[in-house]
Amino acid sequence: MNRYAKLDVSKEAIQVSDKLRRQMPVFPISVVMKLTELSARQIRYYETHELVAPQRTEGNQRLFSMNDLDRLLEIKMLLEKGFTIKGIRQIMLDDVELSKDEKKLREDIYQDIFTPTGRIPLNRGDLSRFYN
DNA sequence: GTTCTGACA
DNA sequence: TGTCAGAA
Repeated sequence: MNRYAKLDVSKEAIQVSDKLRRQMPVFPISVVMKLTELSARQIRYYETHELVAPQRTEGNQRLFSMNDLDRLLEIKMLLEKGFTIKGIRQIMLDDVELSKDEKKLREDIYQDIFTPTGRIPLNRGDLSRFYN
């Protein structure tokens, strides 16, 4: 019996709605700027380079989802670690079709890259195409 | 008032 | 990447 039993909804149902909610276009660029500490210029630049694809209102204004927000935060971190715009795009593009093993490997690499010391991993050579 | 695109003394 | 112009 899960904690949502009284609401007569399964965990699965909750997860589905979570997934949908994260895709919901709700944040205007001003909010995203505050939450990510990125300038409007940077955010638009990343969109131009296909790193994010926010929805648009009828008036052509950008509306970002929670997923877009996470993406921008991810982009910001990778950029600070020395990754290239092109490299980041590549990473996020094939991230959709990675096998479980590949995803596991990527997690390990990330683990390595984002250590407290910020040390560049020994296998950086394998990631050369993602750097400057 | 906020955001968009294009351009660069 | 900042910033300004002109339009929506």
